[in-house]
Amino acid sequence: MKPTLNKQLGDAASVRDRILNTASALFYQEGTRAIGVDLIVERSGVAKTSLYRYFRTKDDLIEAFLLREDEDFWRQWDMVSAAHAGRPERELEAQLEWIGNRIARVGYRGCPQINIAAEYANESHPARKVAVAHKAELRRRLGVLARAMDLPEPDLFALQLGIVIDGALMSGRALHEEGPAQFLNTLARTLSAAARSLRKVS
Amino acid sequence: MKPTLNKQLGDAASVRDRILNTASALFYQEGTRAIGVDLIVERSGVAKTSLYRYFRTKDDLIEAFLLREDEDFWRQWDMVSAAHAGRPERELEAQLEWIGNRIARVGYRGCPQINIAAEYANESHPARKVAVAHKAELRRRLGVLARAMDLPEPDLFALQLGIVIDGALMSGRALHEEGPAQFLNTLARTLSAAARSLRKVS
DNA sequence: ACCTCACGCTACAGACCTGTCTGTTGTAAT
DNA sequence: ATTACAACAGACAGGTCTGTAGCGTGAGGT
Repeated sequence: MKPTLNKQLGDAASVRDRILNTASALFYQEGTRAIGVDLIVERSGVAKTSLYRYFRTKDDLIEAFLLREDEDFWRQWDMVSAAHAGRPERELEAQLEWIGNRIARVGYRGCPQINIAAEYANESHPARKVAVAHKAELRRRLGVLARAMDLPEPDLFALQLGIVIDGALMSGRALHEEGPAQFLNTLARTLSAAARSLRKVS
Repeated sequence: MKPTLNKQLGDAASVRDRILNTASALFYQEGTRAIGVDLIVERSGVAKTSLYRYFRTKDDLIEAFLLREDEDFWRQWDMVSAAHAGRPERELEAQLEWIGNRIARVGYRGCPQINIAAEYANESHPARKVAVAHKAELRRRLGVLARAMDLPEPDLFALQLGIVIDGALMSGRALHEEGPAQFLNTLARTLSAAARSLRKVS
């Protein structure tokens, strides 16, 4: 009973996962408006009815894609955070390092949150809400780090660094051919040094 | 003969301009994939045949939109540049000031070059080429300024500041609700100060 | 007075889109 | 064996998209 139940759930999950995995790859590479549900169905080898069983609409599927990207991002962040507990300066460097590496990966096509948000102007679109929440969470976590580093004006620092990260995420390999990955850390160090010198003055 | 010819050309230009103006506003506000040619035709009060007389395809119209945005941007830049000839530090501040003000404008919805480029993953899409060229030109001009300021590693500075500007352009009012307009100058000063201190060390 | 031509209007072709519906198959539980 | 259900298969509805074709009109140029 247990194994069969697991099998059932496993099958169901694997169908859902197959759809979400296929859709995620296609959405990320080509954009959501460029990919029709028929292609997702064909590529993932499922029936259309299955897609609409697990995702009420295409927008729901897009939202699920961004939500999973969001979770993956923070899972990675949390891992790095745990590895440098109590040493915020080192943690910030490590966070920027893996973000930079991610930008340098082959097939990198920009931050999915930013890209998809650019596709939907309407504020009320669920995908856009996910993206906005994601960036707010980034600012929040940068603020936590800044406070741990005892920087003056931590929120300002978080906003600034957040913008720099966004610029790097978006420009990487896409618009500026030379990836900005290696400069993220330099930039962050410059910013925090400037913040510290500000404190010395005040 | 001359006046009538001008009139003819004037009329023709006004029809073309009406199409391009209407399309530009709609494309910028909603994105190009969200706007159909029928809506552009309706809103600009022209015939569909006229649209396809002046623009071979919809992609051509999108390209024309981005090209005009590009020209407007550099026209503004050149004006500011001329107003501060021979004083690159002042010029950089002034350039960042109007860019920041542009971000803070009501109805600002991000950099059109970036937004449209995000809609088209294909490198060969004409609109994407315009966007890439636009960002390369930004880097080039920042490099010219950096050289005039006698900064060490001017190309690195240009790349860094370019990324920062991109981040600010994209994040402004869109993803980070508090506009980064007022921080652009601070960031630029921090970066150039850091570059100068680098030179002192070396 | 005639001609040219830009322009508007409308219908249409053909493709694609999302989402629904019907019916079948395989498999597990009872 | 029967019941239940997830999944597959595929047709289809109803709409939107880009781009084309046919026809009328009206204002300049000659």
